[in-house]
Amino acid sequence: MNANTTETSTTLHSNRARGAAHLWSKTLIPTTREAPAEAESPSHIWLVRAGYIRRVGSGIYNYLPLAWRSLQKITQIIREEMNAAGASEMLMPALEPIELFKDTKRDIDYGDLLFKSIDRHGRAAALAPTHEEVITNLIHNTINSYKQLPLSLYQIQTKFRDEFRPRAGLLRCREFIMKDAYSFHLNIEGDGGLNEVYDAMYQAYCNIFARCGLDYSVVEAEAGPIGGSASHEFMVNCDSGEDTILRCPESGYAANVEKCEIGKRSASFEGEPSQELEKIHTPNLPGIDMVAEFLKTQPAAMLKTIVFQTTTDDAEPSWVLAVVRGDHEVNEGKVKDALQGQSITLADEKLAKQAGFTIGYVSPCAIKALGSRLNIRVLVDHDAAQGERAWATGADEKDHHVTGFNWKRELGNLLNDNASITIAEIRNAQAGDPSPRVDGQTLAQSKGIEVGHIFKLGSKYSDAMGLSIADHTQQRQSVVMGCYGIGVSRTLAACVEMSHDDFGIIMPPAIAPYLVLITIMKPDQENQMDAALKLASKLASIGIDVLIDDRKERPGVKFKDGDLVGIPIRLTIGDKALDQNCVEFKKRDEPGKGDLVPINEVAIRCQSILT
RNA sequence: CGGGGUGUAGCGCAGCUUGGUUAGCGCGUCUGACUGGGGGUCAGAAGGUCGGAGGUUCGAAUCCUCUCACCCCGACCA
Repeated sequence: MNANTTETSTTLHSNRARGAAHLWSKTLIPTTREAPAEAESPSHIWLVRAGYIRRVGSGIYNYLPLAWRSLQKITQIIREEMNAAGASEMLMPALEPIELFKDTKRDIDYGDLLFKSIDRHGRAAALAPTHEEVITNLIHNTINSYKQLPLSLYQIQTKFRDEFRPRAGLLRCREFIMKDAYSFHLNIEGDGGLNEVYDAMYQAYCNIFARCGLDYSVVEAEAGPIGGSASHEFMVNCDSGEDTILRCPESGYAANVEKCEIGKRSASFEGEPSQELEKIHTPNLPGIDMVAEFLKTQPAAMLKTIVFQTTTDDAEPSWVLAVVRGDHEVNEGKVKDALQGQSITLADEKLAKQAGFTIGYVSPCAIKALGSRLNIRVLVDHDAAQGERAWATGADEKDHHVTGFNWKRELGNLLNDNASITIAEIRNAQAGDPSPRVDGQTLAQSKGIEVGHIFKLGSKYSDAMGLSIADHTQQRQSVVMGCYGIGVSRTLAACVEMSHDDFGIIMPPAIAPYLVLITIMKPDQENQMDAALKLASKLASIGIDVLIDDRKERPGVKFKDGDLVGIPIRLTIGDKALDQNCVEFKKRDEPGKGDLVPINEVAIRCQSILT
């Protein structure tokens, strides 16, 4: 009986038209000739102009029919791949009691990013920015044997983050659609361990972004508490992206600029002075570039000294001077690593000045002057630790710099004291730096937009929320977790950012709102309208989504709008083609007017585009 | 949050410095005609709390005070 029912419904289903065949005049596609003044980034401009989205408030958007259809296609691909990776879909609430965030202290850590609300009883709740707490709590209450692990769950849902500065349309919203998945394990290694599922998710993500038709990169991100490469970011490659990716062309190593390691570099404080140390008056010169220009040198010939302080609670802070070349940037995370994870922060300007640092004009010599009184460590980047060079740097005196700085002459014996002065990797990598993987190879730089991030969480949340479970030897163990996110609405924006031209969006077939746009030259002419409807229903019957532009507009308007919305295939129905039983077949990403294709061959040709 | 900027018709803007009747222009919209393969032409029309509140003034889009909203650049994130 059951089997029969299933069979019947399957049959019914396969007989039914599976694709959509919609009329432009009966849906909402408000294209515009001009973009609103507020839109600057390409994806924002085109999504608004093509009638995909409209702004409701800052960082809050309506997804109009075209956008929603695309988003549905993206989420469908995500669902298929997540299910294939063994994850089960569920749905958690967007509204969460604030207490849930107390255990993990994220009510504080997240700070103002958390949307908070008070209900009529005075109870505080938050609009969920993510769901680690809710799901950890759920697992805590529902899993009571190690035999139920591993377990992977996911949801696709609206998230809320009260961003300081929402921007670029769908790229950074305060309300956005996200797929978030969480996995729970007893072990890291081995069968059913975190690593196994992490690898499966990694593969699923590759499948997802490839199927969406996106040009993407997988990039190593900050290593988690477990160590190793415990986190990866998935970036859509595009020049307008905000994230900088560095990669070794030979080994394939790729990483976010903040996390990228730098290969071997030689460094030595040895070297005789080649010129006198000269103090120069340099007033009113904000920024190292202007100072360099004034001193008739380059930022690369200067030393930049950034003052950090340790964040110990009550005791007097100790100070860390991070010295890099003037054209390089100090990386706080790497400074922290160089100090064995000691917690530091950029020095408070007032405190630092009180302590004696001439902020803005600090040089490594500050340790000579202040070292007897204060607890100071100096970390010097390899490229700054070049003893044979004569450097320009601050003079530790307001409005003054020095030239001719020589490490050995200026710092002398202090250089031998490893507790005081250490050479360490403390700066951001940049293009041209040596590859950390292949000797002699250099890093190349590109830009991207982060659309996915997978992470080995370890037991951070389970420990904070008391989620542990007894293994087969009755030993209680912390549950190990992984989490895996995809910015769904951002993916749509990133796609447009990556794929557009001067006329509008160019949608990849897999996530286009419709695969085919039928443009009718004369919709009030019955034979043209008939041909369009007939063709549309045929295409729909084999699962192809079709939009029919039946508007009584001039051809130019329809062609322009067609290019704008970016549907991959345009079929133009006009008298000339119809006389030969043909339609004009044109792909959005190809120039020209397309070519004549017999109507009965159109379906096959459309299908071939999809695969 | 720090810095910069903008609010005038559905969209893009002018007008504000130096206050003066009925607030303009382009696009879009509506009506009609001619058109008809890349945002066509002509004629006509509709459409405005000038972001809001208060003040100065005989009189405010314009000057003053407060306020709200939005955007851009910086630090974080899917």
